[in-house]
Amino acid sequence: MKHVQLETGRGFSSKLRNLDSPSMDEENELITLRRKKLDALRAKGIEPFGGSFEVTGSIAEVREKFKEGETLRAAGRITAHRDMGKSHFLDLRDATGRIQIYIHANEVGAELIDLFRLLDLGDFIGVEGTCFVTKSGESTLKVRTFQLLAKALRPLPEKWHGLQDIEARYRQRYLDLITNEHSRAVFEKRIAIVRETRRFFEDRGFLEVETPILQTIPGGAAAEPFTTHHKALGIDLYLRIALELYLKRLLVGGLNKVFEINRNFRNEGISRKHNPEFTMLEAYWAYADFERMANLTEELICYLAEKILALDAAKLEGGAPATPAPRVEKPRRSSPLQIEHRDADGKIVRTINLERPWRRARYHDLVREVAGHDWFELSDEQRRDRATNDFKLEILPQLADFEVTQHVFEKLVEEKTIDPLFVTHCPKELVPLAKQNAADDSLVDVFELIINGAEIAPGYSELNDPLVQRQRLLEQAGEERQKIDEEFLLALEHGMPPAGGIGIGIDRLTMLLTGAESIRDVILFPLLRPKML
RNA sequence: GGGUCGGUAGCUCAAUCGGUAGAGCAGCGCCCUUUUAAGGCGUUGGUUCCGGGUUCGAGUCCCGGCCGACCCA
Repeated sequence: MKHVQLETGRGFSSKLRNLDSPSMDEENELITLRRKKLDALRAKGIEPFGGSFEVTGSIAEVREKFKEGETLRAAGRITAHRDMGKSHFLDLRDATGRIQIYIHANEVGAELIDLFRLLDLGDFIGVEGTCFVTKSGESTLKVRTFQLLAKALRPLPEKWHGLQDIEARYRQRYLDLITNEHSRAVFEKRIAIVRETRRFFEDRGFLEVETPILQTIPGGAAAEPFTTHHKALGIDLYLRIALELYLKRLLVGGLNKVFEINRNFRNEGISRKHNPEFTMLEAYWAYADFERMANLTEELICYLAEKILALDAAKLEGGAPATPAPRVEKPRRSSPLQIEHRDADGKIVRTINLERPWRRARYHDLVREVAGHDWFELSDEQRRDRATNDFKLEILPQLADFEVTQHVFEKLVEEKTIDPLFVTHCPKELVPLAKQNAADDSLVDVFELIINGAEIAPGYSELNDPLVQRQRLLEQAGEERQKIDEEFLLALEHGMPPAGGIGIGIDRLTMLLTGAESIRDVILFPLLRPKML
């Protein structure tokens, strides 16, 4: 390698322009310059991609242990550089926070200052320094020694606005996480939701299980599957569309309380509310029914909301945020269980009150409330007229009668419901795979939980009559008999205990609890069309 | 799949009626020993998403395509 002699300036960088670096012709000059610094580091015998470095703890932990005069060790990415001539202030950051470090030319050796001049924003360094507080009151580490841990060859997005481009934030989520505090907070909440959901079920004696993603017959929902192929067996396989049929086999097998949190795949369009792979929670509880599952769901979501609100409260008390966040007035919650959704300016656009108990109402009663108490006494034609003329709904002629009512329900009940509402005793046509009500066989024993205008979780008294189940699957499959999961029916014929079941989409629950407007904002790497960078 | 909007420097954004593509940050050079969106002076950097077309002249107008956002199905 060509030896590079550097004539160093005072700043972060040096007079490197005249150094030639072949093979970089097409690159941006910012990148070219960093490559030259990389070469210069190697020429000095410094490995730019470092090694192990012992730290006192994460940056948040270092801040906690901060005590004037103490020596602490921290590592992170350099995200800001304030150059005062002989003295330099840097921001060192990791996912837990930010700490200021101070380097003075007279107080570290000439060798380290030379190395320092080859650093850039975005580089990882490890520092050992003494705690002191600046004039303006900021806790700072005065660097005694530091090591380059990894050189960044590309610049970070702008420090103040962060990465704004929506597409780039999805494609290069790492940049989003580095620069956007809000985004990082959403994913911290998602992680907490998954962790606390596990804890919730485990505390109640549920077993977490893992069932097949690769399936020969994808069942448990009506959805288009992804297909794949197993070479050695020479068969096509499908990625699962639901967890249900395998979890029920476990009920047959005597695992009376089971749950799974894992990925489902549906080969459908992509939208604000749909990603082709999404995370589903399903839980089954032997000898319970849909009403006890409703209680459980209510407890779960309130428990999760408390954890999420506690995270927010901790952030507000935890001092300066790592990056400037949108201006948010300190929440004045009259009750601990209100979820506030905000717009981009931080203004509250809606408040969801999760205080228990949540309202429960029968489907037919809810429809009567909005559509008239005589709704179910009307003729099919009269219902269509009222929906079209009085409610200004678009009723397509091919809709069946129950679908007209369902349309009225969706538009006038579901979309207008903000606080939690359990809709119970739905007509069986809407939920063909649930257990019929003992008193009225036109109804099924299910609930549908609605929050913020959308279905959050269905809950069932699970159908455990193998003959009825077979009949329903036959009706659902129509001509395509090969879609019937005979092995599932075989299992049911061995006897499945009566059980309650729930399914909750974790992505949508996260949207609800974080106020995210798009499912892509709660999935680290949402599916996008490939694009050459 | 249809409609609307968008894609300009590494990032955040401007660009009047179609008339020499600009600013801030980052970078680079200089000044500054407690700064914190540090500051001051100077300065580099562009396939205006891609391909056609209209025009003396296109970031801007027209057509096609790519990618994204939102709405609808």
